[in-house]
Amino acid sequence: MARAAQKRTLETRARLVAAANAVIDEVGYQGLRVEHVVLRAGVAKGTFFAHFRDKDALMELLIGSRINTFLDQIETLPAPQSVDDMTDALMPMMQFMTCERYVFDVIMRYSGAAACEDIGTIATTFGRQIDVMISWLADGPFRKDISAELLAEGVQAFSVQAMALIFCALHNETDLRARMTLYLNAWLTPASW
Amino acid sequence: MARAAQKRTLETRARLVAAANAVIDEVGYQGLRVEHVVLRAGVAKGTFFAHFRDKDALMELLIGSRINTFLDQIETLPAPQSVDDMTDALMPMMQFMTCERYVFDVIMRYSGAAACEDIGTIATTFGRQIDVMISWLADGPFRKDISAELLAEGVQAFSVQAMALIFCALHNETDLRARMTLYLNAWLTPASW
DNA sequence: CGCTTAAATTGACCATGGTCATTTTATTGA
DNA sequence: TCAATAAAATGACCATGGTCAATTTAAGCG
Repeated sequence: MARAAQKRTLETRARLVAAANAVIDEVGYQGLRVEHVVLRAGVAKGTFFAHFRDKDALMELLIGSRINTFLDQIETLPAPQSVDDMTDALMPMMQFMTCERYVFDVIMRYSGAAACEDIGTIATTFGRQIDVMISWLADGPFRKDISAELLAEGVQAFSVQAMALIFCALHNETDLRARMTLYLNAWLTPASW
Repeated sequence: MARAAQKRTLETRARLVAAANAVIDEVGYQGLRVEHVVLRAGVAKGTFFAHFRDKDALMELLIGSRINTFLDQIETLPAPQSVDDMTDALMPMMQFMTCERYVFDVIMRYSGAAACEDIGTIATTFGRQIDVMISWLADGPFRKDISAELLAEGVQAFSVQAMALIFCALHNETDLRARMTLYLNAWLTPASW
């Protein structure tokens, strides 16, 4: 049996990804059309779907790898010793995640594993976020009555809530940081009551 | 200028909604096709879009009104005096919200105001949820170091997180209640630390 | 080399949501 | 009762994501 010719495949895929990035630079994630990508990459439409299950799969890859870049950066930081520091550390990533309504929707849709079989790129980044935060929370000046893992899940829940509120009619982007610190103070350093 | 003939409009709209509900009973929310709805309602496709901006607008209406029914029920309940009671009160609504992956996605997408101009049905239900919970939290055995409003926002954030995890590869539906109580205990009754 | 075969590619085609110029219906005023 | 006219409905048409049988390309092998 003839074995796979992988080189051509890899090249085509790289060309598709490069074309997609170029298109996004011009018209944003929301404005991307599969037709424009394949035109730019010089391949037929069918080829696109031989490489990506659907348009969302490409989006997941592109958005997920951007998030991974932010997480690489975040991982180099020392463990934050205050809620403000933690918010500072997370803000760039959260800003990207909310750069477009469409981007945030894709992230939400794939933040759990989209398909049960394979954990997608974005779902993986959510796992990485939890891991980073667990390491932060283990030895910071934060509540210790519950596990670092649960604490981290809470931080994620609140960051999602804060991001979602950006797209509400009544709120705007400048509120993001303020809302994050409000939430995290209440979650990570509850006063006795 | 001739005034509006409203009767026919209302009838047509009612027929579309009835047809949509019938279709959903057969194939679920996910399986609904605009073509099937208009065929069943006996109107042209264009008529559908004269009554609803797009397919999502119909979905928002149908899903939103189901949620409102659950909230009507919830509002008749006495204020829960424990995290378990609160979870019990919220469970039926949360179960509906996660009855289909597609339904949950629609709810998430419209939980903030989808369009900035008009607050949609689903966004309104999220506001109602907050209001109900504020009334519960004002005089329950829960932490009092932060405002009832902030507390309510947190409950919402955690319920979204708990629901989202249902669709993760690693979790299943039976975990929903357990995760809710875990989250809410940590949020509403933090131990001193 | 040329043959065989599996992988990769192609593009015509389909499914479905959404648009809009045209036609139908009903209301209003004389 | 009948124009005038605004609201409602129509359906041909479009945009775009996605499919698949047929074709091309490139290994592997004697």
